Amino acid sequence: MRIATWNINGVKARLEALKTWLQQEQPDVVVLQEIKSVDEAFPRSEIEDLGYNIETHGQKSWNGVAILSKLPIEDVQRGLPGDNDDTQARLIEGVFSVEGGAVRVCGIYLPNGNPVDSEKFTYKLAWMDRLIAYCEQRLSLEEPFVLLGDFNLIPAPVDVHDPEEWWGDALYRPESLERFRKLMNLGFTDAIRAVTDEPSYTFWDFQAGAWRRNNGIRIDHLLLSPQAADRLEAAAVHKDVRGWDKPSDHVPVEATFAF
DNA sequence: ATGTCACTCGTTGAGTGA
Repeated sequence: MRIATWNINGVKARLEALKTWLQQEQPDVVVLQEIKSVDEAFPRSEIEDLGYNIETHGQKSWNGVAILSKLPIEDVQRGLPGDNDDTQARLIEGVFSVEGGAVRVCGIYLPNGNPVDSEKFTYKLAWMDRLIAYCEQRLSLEEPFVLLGDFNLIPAPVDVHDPEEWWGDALYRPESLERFRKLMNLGFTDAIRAVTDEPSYTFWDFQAGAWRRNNGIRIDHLLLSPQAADRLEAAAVHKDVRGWDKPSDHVPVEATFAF
């Protein structure tokens, strides 16, 4: 089974690239972030025509997440529990029946958090605290579980072209990293880091010639429960997609499993 | 040194968020 994440940065603006990539790669499950669409406006039929089931959790203008899958999507969960006042659409989860059991797939769009002297940063940290609590429960199920998406978090110096320039940003500073480490220490395996030590950027800003200069960062991740990590066969960043026409500023990241 | 995009409101650009 091939499971992928892609921050699409506007599903309607990127529909051609999305369709091309789905047809070319034929992933089994894809989670999207920043669909920037309400559920009613999601281009369902064009993606269904490619053989995918769709579940969305959208909102107007910003954020919004979705699951595309060739398999039926069961047990859909929308939104991160723990704060009834949080109206931002940033989490969608589904369960897929596979040979010998099931795999649970949770797609997230973790808050950016900039600027750090604003309530956006406190929201990011609180969201990460809630995510840790959520994952503690999920991991206690001791089943294949994949937490993937745009984490808006740079895990290590190798994951950023210029660590000194980025240090202090909401994506790369102590309060954010402390929570990411706490999340990882629940027992997750970083799929890309399980297969390579090389820089593996997943995002290049639209500005300042970032793509041309390869000024990237690695912020899109697939984190695997022990039961998922045991079945990991491969993982890859689809870097070439950043060079397509009308690209997103993020590229797809995928992992292949023996289930 | 500089450099971009999508979306909304509501209209021919400005404001916002990333």
